[in-house]
Amino acid sequence: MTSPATTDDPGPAAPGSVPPAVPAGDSATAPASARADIGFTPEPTLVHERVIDWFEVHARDLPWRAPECSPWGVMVSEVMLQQTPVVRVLPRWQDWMQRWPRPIDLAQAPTAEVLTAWDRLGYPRRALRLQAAAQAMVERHSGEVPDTAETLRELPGVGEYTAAAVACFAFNQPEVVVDTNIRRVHARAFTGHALPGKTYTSAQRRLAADLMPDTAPDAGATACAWNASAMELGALICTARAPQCEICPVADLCAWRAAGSPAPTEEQQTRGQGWAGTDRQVRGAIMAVLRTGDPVERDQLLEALPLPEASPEQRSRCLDSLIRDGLAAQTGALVSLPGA
DNA sequence: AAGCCGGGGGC
DNA sequence: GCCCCAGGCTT
Repeated sequence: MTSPATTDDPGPAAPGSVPPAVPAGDSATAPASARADIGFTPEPTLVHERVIDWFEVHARDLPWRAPECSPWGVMVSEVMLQQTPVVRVLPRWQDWMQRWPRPIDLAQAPTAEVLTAWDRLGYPRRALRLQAAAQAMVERHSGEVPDTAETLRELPGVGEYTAAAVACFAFNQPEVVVDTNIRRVHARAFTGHALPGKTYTSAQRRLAADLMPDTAPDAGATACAWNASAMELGALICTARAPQCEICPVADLCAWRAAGSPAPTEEQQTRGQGWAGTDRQVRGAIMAVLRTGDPVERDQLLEALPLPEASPEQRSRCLDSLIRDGLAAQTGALVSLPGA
């Protein structure tokens, strides 16, 4: 099919009509641009075309991208994919959709089963919020996934990204979807930076909005194609660690490449959170025990954690915080998943 | 704006 | 061992 990205462009995107890519090291005149503070930025329309065409050939065959996938399936995938890589989500998503194919099915499930099915995807509060969202959909939306970003945003666990992604990918709404992959693609291709930095700034939000293809005839489909394509490019080619510029469809248009692929600045480093010794590690260890099944005595549970470094105070504090979060429950001395 | 919240795989 | 991953929520 023809790319709708250029249907509003009267002039054909002939090579000569577009500012030529600047080969690294070429000090020739680079077109000035209001879009970034560097000497060269690519023509967005050309990037749209290239990246969308690349996507149509190289996109991964993910089940939540199938035409027959329900909005609920899309929403489940988006929540599971919050900070969890695709390869780990795939099997959990399959099980989940088989077991709870509609929002109402999850809404009525015992919370203990929901947390067990979440398995080790991490951040189990997401599972709790997804069930709460399902219950809200039953109560407020006749058991249907809302079809606008604004309404989706009101659901538990649905932030700016997820609301836009579900509205776009499930309902073809022309929302501006910005995830970590897209931020990085924008930073490199258009801003000329190695990495986008830790915080999502208003300038980045503005850039993302400016970059959306404006196509009157089929705005939803084109916006969705661009969002999905840019995301996939960031996931497969324009990766954080070792980008594969050799096979990138917009390597010759990339502002970062044109600038000589400078290394990330101090400001752009992301600095990890640390893991060993944290409450997150201890909470995770407790949840791993509780997921295995039967209620256990509190003292026995806390002593048996495979974390020699964790103090009794930390173990106790973490269990209490899990109970407070609704991820665990205690009756007398017995601790279990909630509702188990 | 910064900190917290899991867990595993890649390098 | 460090870094990253289709973020969200609280302070």
